[in-house]
Amino acid sequence: MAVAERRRALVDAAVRVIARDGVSGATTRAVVAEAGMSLASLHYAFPSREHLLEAVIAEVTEQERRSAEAGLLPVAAAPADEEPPALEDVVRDGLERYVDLLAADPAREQALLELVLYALRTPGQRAALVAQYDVYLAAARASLTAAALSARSRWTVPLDDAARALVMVTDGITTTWLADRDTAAARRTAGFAARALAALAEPVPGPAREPGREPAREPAPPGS
Amino acid sequence: MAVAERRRALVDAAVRVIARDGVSGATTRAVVAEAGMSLASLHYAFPSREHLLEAVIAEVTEQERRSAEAGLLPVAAAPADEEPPALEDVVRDGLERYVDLLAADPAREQALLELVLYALRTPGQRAALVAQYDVYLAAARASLTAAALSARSRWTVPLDDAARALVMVTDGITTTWLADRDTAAARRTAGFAARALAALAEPVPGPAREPGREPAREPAPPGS
DNA sequence: GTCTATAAAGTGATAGAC
DNA sequence: GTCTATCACTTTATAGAC
Repeated sequence: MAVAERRRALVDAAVRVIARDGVSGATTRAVVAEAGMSLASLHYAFPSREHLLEAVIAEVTEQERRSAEAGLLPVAAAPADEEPPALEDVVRDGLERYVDLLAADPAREQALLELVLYALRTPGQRAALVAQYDVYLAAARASLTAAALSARSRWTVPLDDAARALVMVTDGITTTWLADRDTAAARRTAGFAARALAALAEPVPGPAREPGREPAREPAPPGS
Repeated sequence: MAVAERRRALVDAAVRVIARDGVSGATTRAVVAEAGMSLASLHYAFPSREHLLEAVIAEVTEQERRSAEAGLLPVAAAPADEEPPALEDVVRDGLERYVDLLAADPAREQALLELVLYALRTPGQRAALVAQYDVYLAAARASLTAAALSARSRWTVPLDDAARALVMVTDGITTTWLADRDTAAARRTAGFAARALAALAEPVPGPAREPGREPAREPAPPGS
């Protein structure tokens, strides 16, 4: 068995164990048992448990990046030639999709959170943590850009600020739902957040067929 | 030394150790070393490490309750006889105070988060977790009620929904700041959240001295 | 490369002297 | 009540046979 393949199998097993038993439950023995190999094989593929966890963080980060990319493609494909959807609806759809994903696999989201806290406490994992967070921010920027394009709007605040607000919202929705498991309430919260985010954009005056129906909008103050 | 006093000393020591080294670092030996007593004394005061952590969660929950209560008293004392402050400003002040608190003692907030995740994974701690979350919600309700009173406004959505949104916002601000440590960005995010929360309320038509200056406001749709 | 066996240290909990 | 000493077990990591 090639080392790379063994590394991948161990990382996958570690992800499953962490989702089931948490980071502290992901002992070397638990991981090799999940992967169906011997303890020594782990230390042949990785010098230490910490190196394995570093690879785990890198792997889930990459998975998040891919799933965010896949998630926003349908949004980008949406714009029709005629009436664009309201930005608030586009954002709410996206956030509600995230709530569904969270409710469908809460163990995974909790595992991601635990990995963040573990990385915060482990000096050697600082780089992996920064990379993970950068992926979140990049995904948020891409999602917001795609949503605005689809709704023919543009953001009236710096894109980075809006992206940070979106990350804040998803983080908050996650921890709150993990605590109370109230999916209906989480969807209401998502709707509130969508309204708030949509208020940070304005419609783009495009080639409107009925210009008179364009709603009057005061421009955002330049300082905001 | 009375048992109750020893329990308190152990809980305080455990809080310090968790803030410094995380929940997994709060071994029985680390806690008694911090408290300056012997290992057997811990098991005399608590039947197990798990019981100690249950007491820790109860204690920090109570501390949070008290600090939330103290934090909103100045807000409640604010209403003057004349022009009320804008609700958005009141909410933003409160959130920025929270950001300052977070930046001043990040270890504590991270410890609270870790305790939540630990309680989520430990079946016997479910009750403590629910209590902790209820305290957050109650504090959010109280803060929002006080803020609305101070700004002579009333919430146009159910108070529970607004409170949940506030908890979501503080949770999201916390995790995001813990990851990037960008206090200035967190304050901008707090400002955005304050605007969004304030949009969930409307001014109360009170005994206005200059009714003509009352800004026109369309009532919120009853369904929202 | 892959295993068994084991080292070395840490863990929660307890027995028993005082 | 409070301690030292220790049990029984788990942890990461490695040595060495094959």
